[in-house]
Amino acid sequence: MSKGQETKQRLLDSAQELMYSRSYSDVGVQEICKDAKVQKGSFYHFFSSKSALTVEVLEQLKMQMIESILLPAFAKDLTPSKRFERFIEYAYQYQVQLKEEYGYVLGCPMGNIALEMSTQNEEIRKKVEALFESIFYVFVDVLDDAKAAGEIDENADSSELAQVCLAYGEGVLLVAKTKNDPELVKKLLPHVSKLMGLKNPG
Amino acid sequence: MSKGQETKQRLLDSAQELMYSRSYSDVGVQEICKDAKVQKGSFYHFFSSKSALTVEVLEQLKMQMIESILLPAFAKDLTPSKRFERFIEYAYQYQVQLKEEYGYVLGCPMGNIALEMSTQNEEIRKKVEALFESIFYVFVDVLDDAKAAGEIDENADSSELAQVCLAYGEGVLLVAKTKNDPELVKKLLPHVSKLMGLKNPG
DNA sequence: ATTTTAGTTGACCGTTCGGTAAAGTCAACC
DNA sequence: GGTTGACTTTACCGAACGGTCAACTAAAAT
Repeated sequence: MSKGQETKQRLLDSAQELMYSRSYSDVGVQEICKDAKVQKGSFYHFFSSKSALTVEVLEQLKMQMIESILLPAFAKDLTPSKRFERFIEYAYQYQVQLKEEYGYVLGCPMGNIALEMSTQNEEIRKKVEALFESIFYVFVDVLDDAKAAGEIDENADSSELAQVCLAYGEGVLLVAKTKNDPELVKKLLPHVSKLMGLKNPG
Repeated sequence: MSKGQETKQRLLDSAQELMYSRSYSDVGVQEICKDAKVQKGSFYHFFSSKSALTVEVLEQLKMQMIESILLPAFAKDLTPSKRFERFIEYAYQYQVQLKEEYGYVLGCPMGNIALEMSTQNEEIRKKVEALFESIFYVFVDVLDDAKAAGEIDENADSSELAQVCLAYGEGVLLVAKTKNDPELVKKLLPHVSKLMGLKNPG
């Protein structure tokens, strides 16, 4: 990676961590630069604005989430319903770790930005919408597998159920963040099996 | 209402609308004062800080939500499951109206503040947590009614199901806000019947 | 009639905000 | 060796931020 790319990457990483642990508005360009050990002028060499940076942070977030959580959790080595269970376990462990590290359950980085920025910045809203779409496809895929495996009704609407599951997951993370209690993730997320219509809940 | 109380009320109303339609951080004390036609000095006569104002806004929000949505929707003139249907209809109509008025689905005012402020202001987080608790009790009550009416399993854990329903509602509103589409409320919220374990879904 | 109190006004504080601009550094390429 | 272009540095901009303060008005309480 060239020197310039390293600098840009530090800015992206600092911004991602700071914004996730606090919020978009509470973290300024100045602080991001200080954390990344980059001068402000350099910031604007790489990004045209704070919101342009945020869009790139969101893209990076998507890639990380897919590679480090979604792909491993939904790998096809288990039955579809067991994959969901594994996903729930990952999500739970992650929030536990965040609470240990920051003192707070941070919830979903996409959901956080979505609620804060959707009415204020159309570009960011669209980007989060696109990220949700990526997760949506993963869910549709595993739901189709569940149908094929006879775990759920074969006439179920995978697309609608995927939206329902996504919404439920976001809601659970929102409540867990509000109560600052990662145990809620473990307690509430398994109810997703009822939303899917799982025939033999574990 | 005394003159002072009227001034304070205007500040609360302006703050509530501005913060709901945008965000806590994006709305400054200055703008709230301008909208309420109150001088800045007066603001700090009534509120010790922006966050103290916000806590009072949240309290007002709770009272309005209970009186104008929860009590009418969950009035005992209908069967428990029909009350849920009525609640969904209210929630849907409200988001439609917001989109017409502001151009944006604004989602849940409590959820919005929760995700933005939970890691930054403990007083506000606690207040939102308390508001969720109020809604939670309403849900527990109707779920108990549903048990008594034989609409759901009498051995169900009303308390846990109430949390689950609350989380799902918040999640649906989050997704609807992100996609800026009120129709998602109508489409997704009815799936809550599966979370409740409703025996004869409408 | 006088004092107290609630409420109002508008100037002011230091700090930070997102963003700009110009000068300077350095390595790659011709 | 000179030029180019990527990258960095530093100073700076006007505006807004949350919050403070002292002077003022008006009405109620004594």
